[in-house]
Amino acid sequence: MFIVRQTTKITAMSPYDPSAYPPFAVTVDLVVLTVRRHALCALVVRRGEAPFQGRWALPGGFVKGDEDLGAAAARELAEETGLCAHDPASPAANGAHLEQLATYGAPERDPRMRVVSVAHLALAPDLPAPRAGGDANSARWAPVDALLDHDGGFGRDGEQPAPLAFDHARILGDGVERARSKIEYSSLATAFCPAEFTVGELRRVYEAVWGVALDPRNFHRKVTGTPGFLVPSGGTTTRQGGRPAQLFRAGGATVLNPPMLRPEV
Amino acid sequence: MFIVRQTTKITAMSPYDPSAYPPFAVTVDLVVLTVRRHALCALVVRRGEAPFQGRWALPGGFVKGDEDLGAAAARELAEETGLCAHDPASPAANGAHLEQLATYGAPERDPRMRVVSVAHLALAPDLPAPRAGGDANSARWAPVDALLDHDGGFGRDGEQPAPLAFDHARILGDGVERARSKIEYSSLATAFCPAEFTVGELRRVYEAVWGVALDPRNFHRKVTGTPGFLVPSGGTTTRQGGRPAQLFRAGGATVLNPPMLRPEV
DNA sequence: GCAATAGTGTCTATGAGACACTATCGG
DNA sequence: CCGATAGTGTCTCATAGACACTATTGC
Repeated sequence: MFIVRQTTKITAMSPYDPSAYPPFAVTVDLVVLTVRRHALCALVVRRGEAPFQGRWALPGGFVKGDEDLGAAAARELAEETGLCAHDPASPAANGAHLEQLATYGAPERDPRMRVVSVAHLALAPDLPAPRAGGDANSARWAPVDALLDHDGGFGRDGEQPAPLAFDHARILGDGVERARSKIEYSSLATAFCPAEFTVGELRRVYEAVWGVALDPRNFHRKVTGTPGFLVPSGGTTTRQGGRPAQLFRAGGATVLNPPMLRPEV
Repeated sequence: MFIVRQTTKITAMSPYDPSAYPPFAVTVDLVVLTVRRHALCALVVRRGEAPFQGRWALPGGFVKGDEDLGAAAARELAEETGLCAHDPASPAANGAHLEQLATYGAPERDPRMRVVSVAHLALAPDLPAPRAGGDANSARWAPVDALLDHDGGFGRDGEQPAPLAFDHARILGDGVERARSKIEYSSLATAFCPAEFTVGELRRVYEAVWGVALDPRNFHRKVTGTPGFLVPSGGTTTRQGGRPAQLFRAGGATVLNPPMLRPEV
């Protein structure tokens, strides 16, 4: 395998001749979000090599030569978390939502060479403990607020996290914003919940992702009134504190009508 | 310049070593939309070479070795249409909206080799006549309905267009769906209008993009009542038929609150 | 005059948010 | 008993949509 880095300008390149092209590496990076202890958390891995050695980064890796982008993202997700991604809403046991987020390809985003990264967004329930190829403490869930507010408000704590490697802070920010807006008009918030969940658990997901407090009574009336959002799970009770709550599963609807509106008006 | 196509599986590849990677070509493809004669139209170019020779395709080209993805898309847009893209809402004269759409990288999407295409969406006013490097009739505006409905309802017409090359029909479909949903909650519909426009012209944009009829009175009350959407242009009249209409410019708001809701409930 | 588009007023149904109230558990 | 959470009813306000009505042009 011989690859010589393209450094000089290509002058005789036909606009549609792919046999003469600047070489790129293509990777997938993952923004894996979950809700833990009432906070929105992202999966980060510690880098073992330069550049950014020792810093936290989003999990990711190279796309293989015969692999689709979504397949590469699903493979990385399985390698890092054991989660099995499912797009077309199959009620698999350990399934997480996975979708393409955006692509980042600034020329200097990786100081070693030209890397274009197709970022994906995954939403997962709390259950799985992170594992990175057997290395336990090189992967962890970190609250997104701490990861993104690295230049404010953490000086006194000593637990001030370093900024994420590469442009991963921007990617994470874009992923979080996508999740925040998408649970408004889609049923994606159920991807943060286990297969069966209560209305209160779903409400705590919305509160954690949006960072607001919601009225439990209005929330209950709203989600149970939106057709196709929730279906009663037959099973009826569980304990979270007070009166037993009804258990639900995600309904078939993917788009919510009417949408769940984020307060802030 | 020596590049050997990666064909065998990489076995000794460190997960973060970008000096050993499968080689990819990275391109940008453009979904350029405009509204002409009350129909949503897309810019397509005729392919002069195999594969898909003679078929229509979305404009696009290779990303250069030292070029950002958005810069490559803006360059291609300028080459094909003469439009100057502006993201941060600068009121430039010939400015069009440009944003990243999605990335397509199925292994066999280009039969010649592995190409990953970062599709972008551009919205432009009607004015410009298409030009493709001086070759006049190799680029044209085509109604998106005709481009996407190639397998239905056109058999009697004789003007049945062939399907778009590569996976461009899917890319175009995704771009159209993005435009349709985004003009609901953002002020992007003004990107289809010239610098000064009337409420009626803006309404015809919504009607063409959504393919529905809207009540002119309610539409007028709604858009003029949404803060920051439209600002009166001082200049007051123009002729479109009946009573003179007030001229407006796009206001500073990018997100509409309340949103313009698409009928269909 | 008529036809066309621009723009305003008004009514009604619906939904969001505030909040009183009841239900059912663990202590 | 109390405190917690679950779930329902009701009131008020804002807004979408339907549509009558007026305003101002060209013909």
